[in-house]
Amino acid sequence: MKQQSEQEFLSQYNIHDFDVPLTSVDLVIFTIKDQALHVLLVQRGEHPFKGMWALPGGFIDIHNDDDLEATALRKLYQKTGVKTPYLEQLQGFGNRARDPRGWSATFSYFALIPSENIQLVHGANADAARWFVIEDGGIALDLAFDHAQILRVAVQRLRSKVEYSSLPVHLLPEEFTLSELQRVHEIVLGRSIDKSAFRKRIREGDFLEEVPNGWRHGSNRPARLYRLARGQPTVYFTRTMVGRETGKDG
Amino acid sequence: MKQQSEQEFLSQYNIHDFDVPLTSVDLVIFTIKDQALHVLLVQRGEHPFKGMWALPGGFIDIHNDDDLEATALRKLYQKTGVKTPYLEQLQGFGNRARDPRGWSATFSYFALIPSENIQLVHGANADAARWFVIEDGGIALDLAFDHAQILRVAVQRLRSKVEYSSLPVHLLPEEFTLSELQRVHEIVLGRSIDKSAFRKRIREGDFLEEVPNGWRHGSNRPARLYRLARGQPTVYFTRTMVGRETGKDG
DNA sequence: TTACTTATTGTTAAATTGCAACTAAGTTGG
DNA sequence: CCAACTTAGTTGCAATTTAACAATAAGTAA
Repeated sequence: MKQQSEQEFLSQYNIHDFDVPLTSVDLVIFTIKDQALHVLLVQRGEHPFKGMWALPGGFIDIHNDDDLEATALRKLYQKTGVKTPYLEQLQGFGNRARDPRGWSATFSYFALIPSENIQLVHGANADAARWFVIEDGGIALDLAFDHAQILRVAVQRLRSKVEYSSLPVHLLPEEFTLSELQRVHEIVLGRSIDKSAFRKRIREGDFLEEVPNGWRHGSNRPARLYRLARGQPTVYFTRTMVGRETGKDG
Repeated sequence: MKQQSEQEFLSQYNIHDFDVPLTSVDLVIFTIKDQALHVLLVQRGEHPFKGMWALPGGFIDIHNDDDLEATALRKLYQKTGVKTPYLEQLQGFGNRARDPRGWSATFSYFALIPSENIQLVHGANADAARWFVIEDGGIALDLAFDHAQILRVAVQRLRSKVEYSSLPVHLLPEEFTLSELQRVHEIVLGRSIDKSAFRKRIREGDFLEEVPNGWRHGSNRPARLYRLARGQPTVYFTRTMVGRETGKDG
């Protein structure tokens, strides 16, 4: 066998000479609506699993997507119009059985978006899209592919991260009060949290700033408005917050 | 356009009609040797990056691998002969630039194995394989593809998990003393840990059991041998362990 | 002015941390 | 046979932190 340069090797390389798996990106998009955690699902307009509800997602467009995140952002934008979500890679799922078209692997992502100003996109050719409430860590519906499993993993990951991070700010609009933020934590965790302990953590995490002259007025004492401090990444606490049981959900 | 059944759709579906990314699985295999964290690298025998050191890995064999984990386990077994490692999915990496053959995505895994009884496999046709010390969260060498980046992410993940979990037991042989376990924690974290605090956590984590009549003898008081309690999954603590600075490494 | 709601600050018992000393149980060497 | 040595494993304790609860402050609305 003659020695081959990398040049020569690459010029003769053809991916279609091999049996390769299908590779896709799927998204678990969360938001808070009506005091509950919701996930975005789409109704499939094509085979396989035509008519069933599924996570939004699709194949990587190797001509237009620079990387996996670009594929995820493109899909998210198509469905929600949101361009700057909190986006994090969840986990890969890949096996022989999950897709009837053949061996298939997916990179799943989860995204957090505020429910305000979201106009779900569904035109004539687009699949129907709808928000579904998360109950008991999942969805009552049967989902296409292994999406029910992916969703469960995503909910677990979200819950576990909320225990010890500032992540839930991304579920709220840009400006919010501490009570609203605490409420989001409680909704995701399914239990109540001590107010003073919560506020102490937020203060010490040092990732929020007061909105100048920003107050939320209601039929009570006005609440200070806060927003994410510029350039602050997600903050992780060293301890989990333990609270008393909450009445709902358990 | 006529209505198509899922049957018909699948019979006409051909993955080779589409431009798909290359999809592979890469492994970051850690062990403790000579009181230091090591990673297993292989020297590439073929293009691209022929001759460079890289993480072990390769393409999914859709005819023989049932799922992604099977691919990872197959590669691990080929290189080390180990069949039952601690194996965890790390992260997906995928973009246009990481592989000169074209758009490429990889599912990376990290594995922990005890260094005892490992006979690295390298025959005539196999790539050379060697353990390299981890320094400053990575490797001094240039690695093929984006493997230096993947390795850094793996080291970070390992360190962060060691902070709050029982994971390092998988770096030790089946039976070990508490001092040995503490030493492994210290090696991975790069700092020393308080003995009584460490032992209290282990006790309360309740994932070890005493080996009946098991003692490690030396020129001192014998140490009790422990092993992972059967069926115990990884235990996560709610708090991180903070220790004083250690003399070495910093 | 009173009722009501949310923000913010205190208070106290319990738990944890960091450090250090102490006891235990072997081996080694004179 | 005994004293020195080494590592294993336990115990003590003061300083600090936390959890959980309670009280007070600051607005709006009737």
